[in-house]
Amino acid sequence: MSQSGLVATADGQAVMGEVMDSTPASATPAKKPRIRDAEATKARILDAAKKEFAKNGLGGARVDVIAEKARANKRMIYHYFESKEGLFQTVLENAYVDIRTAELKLNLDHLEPREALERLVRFTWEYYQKNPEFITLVNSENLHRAKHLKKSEVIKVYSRKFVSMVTTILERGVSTGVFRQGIDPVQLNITIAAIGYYYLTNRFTGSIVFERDLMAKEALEERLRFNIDTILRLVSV
Amino acid sequence: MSQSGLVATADGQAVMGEVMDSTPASATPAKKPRIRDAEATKARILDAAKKEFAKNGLGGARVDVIAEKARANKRMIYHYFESKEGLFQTVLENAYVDIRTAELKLNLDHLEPREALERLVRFTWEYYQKNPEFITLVNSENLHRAKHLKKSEVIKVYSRKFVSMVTTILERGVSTGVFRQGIDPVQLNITIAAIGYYYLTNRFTGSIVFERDLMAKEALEERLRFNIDTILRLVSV
Amino acid sequence: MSQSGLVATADGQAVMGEVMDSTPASATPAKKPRIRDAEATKARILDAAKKEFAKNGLGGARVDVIAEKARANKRMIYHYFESKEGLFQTVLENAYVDIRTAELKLNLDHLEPREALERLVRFTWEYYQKNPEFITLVNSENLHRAKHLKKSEVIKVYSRKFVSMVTTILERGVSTGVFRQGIDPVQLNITIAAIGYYYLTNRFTGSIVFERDLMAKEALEERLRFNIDTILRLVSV
Amino acid sequence: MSQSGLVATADGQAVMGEVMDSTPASATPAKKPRIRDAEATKARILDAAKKEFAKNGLGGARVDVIAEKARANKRMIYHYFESKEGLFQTVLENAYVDIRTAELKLNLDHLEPREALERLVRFTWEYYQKNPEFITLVNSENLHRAKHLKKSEVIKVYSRKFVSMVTTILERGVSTGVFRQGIDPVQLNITIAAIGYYYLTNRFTGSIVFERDLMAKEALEERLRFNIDTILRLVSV
DNA sequence: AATGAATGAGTGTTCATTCAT
DNA sequence: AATGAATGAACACTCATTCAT
Repeated sequence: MSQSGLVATADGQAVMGEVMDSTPASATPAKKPRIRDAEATKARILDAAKKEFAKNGLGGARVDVIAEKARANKRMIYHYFESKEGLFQTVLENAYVDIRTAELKLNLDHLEPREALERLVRFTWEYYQKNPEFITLVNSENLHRAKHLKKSEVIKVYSRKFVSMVTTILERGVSTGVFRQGIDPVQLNITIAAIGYYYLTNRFTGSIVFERDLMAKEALEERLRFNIDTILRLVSV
Repeated sequence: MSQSGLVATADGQAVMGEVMDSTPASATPAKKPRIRDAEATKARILDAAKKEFAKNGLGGARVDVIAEKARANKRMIYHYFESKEGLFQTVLENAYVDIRTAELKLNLDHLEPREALERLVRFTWEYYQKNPEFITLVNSENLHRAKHLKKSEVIKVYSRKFVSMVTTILERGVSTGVFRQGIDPVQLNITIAAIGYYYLTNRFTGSIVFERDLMAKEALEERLRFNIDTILRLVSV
Repeated sequence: MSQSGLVATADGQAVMGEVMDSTPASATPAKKPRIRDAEATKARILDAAKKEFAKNGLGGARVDVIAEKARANKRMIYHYFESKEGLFQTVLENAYVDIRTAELKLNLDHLEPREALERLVRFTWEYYQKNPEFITLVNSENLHRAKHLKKSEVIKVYSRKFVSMVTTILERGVSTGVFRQGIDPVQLNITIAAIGYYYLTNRFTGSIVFERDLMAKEALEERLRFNIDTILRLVSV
Repeated sequence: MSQSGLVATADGQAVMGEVMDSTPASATPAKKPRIRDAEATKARILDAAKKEFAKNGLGGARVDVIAEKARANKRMIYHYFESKEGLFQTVLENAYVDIRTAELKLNLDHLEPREALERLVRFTWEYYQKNPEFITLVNSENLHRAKHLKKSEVIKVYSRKFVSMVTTILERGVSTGVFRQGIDPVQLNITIAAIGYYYLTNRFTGSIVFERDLMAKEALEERLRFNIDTILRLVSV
């Protein structure tokens, strides 16, 4: 059984390494890593925080650890983010913005409806694997009854666009006769996420319960095929 | 939007008592309070712990709070369960045994295959709602990479029976010609769980992202119908 | 370096049993391990306590551990000895009675004075090695400013006999012309104890400071010769 | 009988009182008390810890008490010393460095060999009296089998210098014909320490056993004379 | 005589946060 | 902008002791 967790993240960093503190030019890019660079410090803190929150949840994360990983002074965290929860909220917001942005970039509107859906299923699956923090952050946020997300305004704007994307695909599918009518795009969205998310978030207990390494390469490929099949059967006439 | 979380659990406790079969006379109220009844004390601790762990996760749970809720001395927790983690492990084990036991009691073998699957989807959905702790406990355990479940031997025995139950249904369906061939029972199992679990565990963030009260009565009913439909379309020829 | 501590007590128990004269039927081996035997239980508790106190000091000793080692209920300790300190006092008293009794049994009065002194030095040295608890108990008692020993009446009686024993030897030596006059028997007594006690109680730090295994067989033999020499030179004319 | 213990230490602190917290102008004087002076805080903690460890041993010492005496926050102890044991190790290391440094400052090489030895015996005796913590710390460390001292590197360096000091004295004495040959400097060192250390560490039980106030002024003076005599007789031709 | 359950006051340690520079 | 020192409230866990049987 893969000890490591999500595929291709041997130490949980490989994939996420793109956003690692040691790499100045990265997802949260610190352009000029000079000693006094507010943006760079902020970015390093956010990056370190994302990892720490993902690994241990909001409650289990340690401010000291975040500061150390970010090579920043603890005081800076409070300077820029007010509190641990403020920091968490920012990290969470960013995580949502990131995934929604990536989804919208998929440009599914130009594809044949079935192809578009398959792409979405595949993207979702792969995104979760490449960004394992996203899942843990969302779980943590739900443990806290979404109190941080509630405060966020940006999220809602992004979410609407995302839902309407799926709505459009469904409508196009119905009009071309490949999809059946009456499918709720929200339910579909939830199901697309669910069949990937659940498998991955519960990979540890799942591997025990089913006595099978759920994170083995072939297992992951098989699951993706199964999920695509599930969704296509669900929407087909 | 329902503030409370899972339906029908006003304080998150009302429903749960029903599954604490170890305590004969319901969850918290112990008839002869606190006087020298090892089993009762143990049961009260387990019950209180389940709630506290479910609410706050392993890391966020407070031993003092558990002791207080159980009307027991903190020392007793260590007397009976060695450590906070030992207590968590027992709670988790019990939770798994409970759900697996309930599933096996469904007696799906006597039903028509399609009917059997529908029952299973419905049962899973309803079980998660009535036992919201189960979901949170499992999430917490996965955050800790299943280190507690790994130690449990009972779990595996129960799990095998559970998988073979679905296998049998599928086989019967194939032989009567209502199900298609080649469906992996493990994948099916995961999917049945996923489409319910994900919806419920992410009900807080989901309600925000989709700007819809996912826990409203009609929403829940609609989701169940959608899920049954999803599974039946998945297995049908 | 000998990990175990004092020589010849592999588990710190082998030898000690022999000198636990307070327990009629020896230390650990309870000949008739019947269920209800007050004396046997008491003896087992005292024996276990001696070891635990010796190992960890009064403060560091754990009542639970003593009860467990003695295969007795914790409540019995309080039944027979009132409190942890009461137990310690009894253990300490016994330890003193034991060594004083053994010393008086040496029958040094019949020996040539120089021979008698050598015997005493040798006995003291060997007793400390065979009964390492004695040293630790005394250290612990001194940390507590002898508050327990103060309460003991027996001790003083034994002590007087012991001092007078050395006084007699010295007097006989003076009268036969082998010892010089004016030697304070108390000072001599203290010195005889000191040169053995210090070496053994500080064997761990000593082995580091002097970069030498103080507990090696030859080292112990050499020290004994050195000590005998020291005392004889001290008293000789 | 002096209740107090070591001479001139009415409450066990008088001599050590020079470094006590209640005395603002003292050995570790916190000129600007408590405001942002890392070195001063560290020093106050070390000082308070030395007293508390000396009084109660490692196990009996209370971190809260140390913090309070040091007028420092408990958290600071962990900030600077990692743990209670880390603090103990530092205290112990300092204690050894202190005595070894003082010994080397004696400049015994310029004295006549007999005079040099007498000075060393006297110094050792007086040092133990003025620094009663040293004895208790060493006792405590031996109870723990020197696990903390083992980790220390500095100690060994200091120790070697110390041993070679005595070696030199002995050699000089032999060459001038006042000392006999073949005396092991390590054994001599141990004996010099033993005859003072034992007397003082066991002053409480000793005063009871010998029914004599071992800490009375004249008793201490007499003991010193006795010890000098013991050592000189030991080494003389 | 003997036991296992139960307890309250600690025990070392950790945490998010603020202060002084 | 940035930092290391400092804090108080908790935290998991432990202990000697007593209660009920």
